[in-house]
Amino acid sequence: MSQPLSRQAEPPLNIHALKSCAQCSMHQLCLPMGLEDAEIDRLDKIIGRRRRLERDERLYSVGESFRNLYAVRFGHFKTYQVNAAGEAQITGFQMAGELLGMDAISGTHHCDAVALEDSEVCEIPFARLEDLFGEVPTLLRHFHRIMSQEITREQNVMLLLGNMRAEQRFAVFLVNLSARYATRGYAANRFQLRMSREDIGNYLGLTIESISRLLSRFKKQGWLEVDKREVTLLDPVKLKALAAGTDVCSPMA
Amino acid sequence: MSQPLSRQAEPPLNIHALKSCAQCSMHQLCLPMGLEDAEIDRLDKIIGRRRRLERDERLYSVGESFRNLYAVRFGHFKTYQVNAAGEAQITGFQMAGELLGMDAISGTHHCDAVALEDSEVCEIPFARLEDLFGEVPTLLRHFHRIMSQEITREQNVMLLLGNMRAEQRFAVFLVNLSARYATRGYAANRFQLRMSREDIGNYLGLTIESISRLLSRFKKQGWLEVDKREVTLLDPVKLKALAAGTDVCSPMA
DNA sequence: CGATAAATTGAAACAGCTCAACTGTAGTGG
DNA sequence: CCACTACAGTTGAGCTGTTTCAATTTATCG
Repeated sequence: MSQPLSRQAEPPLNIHALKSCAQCSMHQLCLPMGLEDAEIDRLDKIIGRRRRLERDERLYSVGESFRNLYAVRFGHFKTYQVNAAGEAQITGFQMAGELLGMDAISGTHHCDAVALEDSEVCEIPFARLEDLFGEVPTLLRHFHRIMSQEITREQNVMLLLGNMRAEQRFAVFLVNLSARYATRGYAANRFQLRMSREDIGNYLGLTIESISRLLSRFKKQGWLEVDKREVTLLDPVKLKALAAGTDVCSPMA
Repeated sequence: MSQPLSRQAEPPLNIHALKSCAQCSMHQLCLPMGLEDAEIDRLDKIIGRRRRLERDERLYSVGESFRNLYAVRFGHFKTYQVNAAGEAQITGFQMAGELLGMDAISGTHHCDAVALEDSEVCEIPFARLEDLFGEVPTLLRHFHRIMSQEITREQNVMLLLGNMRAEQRFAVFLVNLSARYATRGYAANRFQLRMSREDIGNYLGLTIESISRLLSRFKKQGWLEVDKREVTLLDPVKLKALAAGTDVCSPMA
């Protein structure tokens, strides 16, 4: 409700400027995946404005009534829940091609979503998407698959938080980011961490100090390089083994 | 008083004989929620057999291809994920009126579901449900709400596992069970734990010993009574405060 | 350039785990 | 019905991975 309305009127003017899903580099990953050209056009017609957000700007907050889903066009987001005592838990980091807001279909938003850097999303009015479901069954089926995958993703995080040690959690985190960047055509073994150490720690159920120590230790073991927020995975095989738990977890020392 | 006896006494005795959603005591909570009588009938027609499972019997396993959703008619289930190293993480406990299998819509099952006691489910062939979605928009809308709520539920577990202490986790667990039984018309403050201490510990990211100690300590504080698996909440207000985190968490001592 | 925030590192504390012994409970067969 | 076994749960003692607290160092930004 209380969103700054000043900036959003101007149309995007730079290289990111695209008008349709068909032209978007993410359409193989995003909602239009697997649709015929004609169907993509129909989807295109219902998509609202492309909304720009700057770093730390909020896309939606807890309690806001649900109206739109959002597809990340570029940039990164974090979503987090806040409990009664005011403590937050980051529930996910979202990047280009990923969908935000599925937890809100029940009526109101149950978490906050914040841009980690200057980002852009496609606003997808859910009521119109529902109309389209009736006409484009492929779209509905794919939407269900996406929601189902989100449930599975969260179950994997529960597995991580419920019974992995710090070292394994962090390895899972790195390997997961690596795979997602690879899917998007970026280098698998060299990427920028878009989130702070604090955000990583919060997401993994660890303190910022633990993340810092983990990073130092992994570096000392020769498994990776770190320069500020740029990470280079030097031994991805080892990291994958750690993540899978097939390799033993050594103490924090 | 043996456990099987007290279990049979709780649900209405004729429940096993029901043939339709309209007659099912769970239809206010389950998939048919909010449907017109005529629409419930249509849903009824696509529902497959009612499948009985005995204790420890598996409803589905990881890797099985997806065909049906399942609605719990009576009894209880647990779902769990297994990682590469063979360790399990219980991702939820399901009771009457709740839906199982939504994580599998993406194609194959990503977790195992096992009956905690003799139970019965309604088999819902998803392909036929999809057909019905096109004809009964209310059903589709409600299905989306259910999936969305599942996502939110899991985010709440992430919050629990990510930044709550043992005492608070356990309080959340008890208060949550209490609320769900209350919704189903059972006593809010007196119920059977259908799962072992080990299952509780696994779900909450704690050891069985911790659960045992927590139970003893809560008992000593006068917050609850325990007799084997029967729990009586003596101070639900205090427990809710602990769960919400508005009350301080005392050490395990 | 200085101020402020983010990240690193060390030392000490502690929550929950591991290991181990024990108790109760349910199930089985004589 | 009891003896025996197996398993679930409880309790204690010591250990340890991670947090907490504190002090620096390093980046970021006006």
